[in-house]
Amino acid sequence: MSPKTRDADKRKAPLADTAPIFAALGDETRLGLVAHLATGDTFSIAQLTENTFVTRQAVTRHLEVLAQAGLVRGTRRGREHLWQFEPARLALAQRSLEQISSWWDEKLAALKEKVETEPDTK
Amino acid sequence: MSPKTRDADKRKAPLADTAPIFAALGDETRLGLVAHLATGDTFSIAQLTENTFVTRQAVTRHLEVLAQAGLVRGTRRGREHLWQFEPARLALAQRSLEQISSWWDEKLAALKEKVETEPDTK
DNA sequence: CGCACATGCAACAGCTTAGTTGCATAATTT
DNA sequence: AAATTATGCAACTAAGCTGTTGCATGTGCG
Repeated sequence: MSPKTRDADKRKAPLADTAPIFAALGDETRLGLVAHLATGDTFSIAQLTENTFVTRQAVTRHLEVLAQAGLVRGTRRGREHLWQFEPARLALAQRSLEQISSWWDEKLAALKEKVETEPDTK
Repeated sequence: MSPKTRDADKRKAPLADTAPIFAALGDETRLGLVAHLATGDTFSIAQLTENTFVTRQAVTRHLEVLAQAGLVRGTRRGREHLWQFEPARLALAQRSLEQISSWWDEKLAALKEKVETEPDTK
C-alpha cells in the first residue's frame, strides 16, 4: 500500500461507525420522519403517521430503527409516545461526508499541483 | 396541519430523492469503498478488494450499487475495470443533511425567541 | 363503568440484500 | 501458444427489511 493512503486509513475508523446512521436515513419514510421531527418539537406516533403512506405500526418500527441509530428519542407521556429529533448523530454523519469531500478536494489539489509542476511532460 | 410546517414540506420533495444515496452509503463496505476512492484517482476491482473483508465478486456488486446511486463511475480499460469517485451525489446528500440541521436550528431559535418574549409564563 | 383513543405485541408474506462458490471469458505477459 | 491476471456471469444460501393484519393492553373522559 502506498504511504499516501495510509494517513487516510487511520481516519477511516470513525467513518465506519457512521454507516448505520446512513442506513437509517436510507429509507424514504424514515428520512421523511427525521425531516419532520427536525422542524418541530415532539410528535406522537399518530401525528407522524399522518405524513406517511404507511400504517401506524410501520411508523412505529421506523421510529425504533431511527432510535437504534440514535437519530431520535422517544418518551412516554400518558397514553401517547412522544418522539423528538436528536441532532448529535446527524451532525456526526455530516462530518463523515465532509471528511470524504475534503479527501477528494485534497486529491484534486494534488493533481493540479502535479500538472503545474510538470507542464512539459509528454 | 399547522401552517408553520407547510413551507418545510414544500422543500422536502428533493430531500426524498436523497434517500437512495444514504441507502448506498449505509453499508460499511460500501462506505469504505467510497472513502477509499475519494482519496485517489482510479482503482481496479482487485485493488479495491484488498481493503475489504469480502470477496472480489462481492466488491463488484457493491460498486454496482454505488454506481446505481451515482456515487461512483466505472470504465473499462483493457482487461481491468477502473472505478472513480463521483462527487456530485455526495454533495447532494450533504445539502440534505444541512437542510435538516437548519430546520432544527430554526426551531431552536424560535423556541428561544418564545421564551424570551414570554419570560413570566408559568 | 363504558367508550374511544393511542399504542404495543405477534405472526406472517413478499421481497431484497449480502455473501459465497464455481466456472467462463477476455486481455497480458513470457 | 501457454500461463497468468482481471473480470464477468450464474446459481444458491442465509438473513434481514418492510409492510400488513389481528388482537391485546393501557389511558383519558363523560
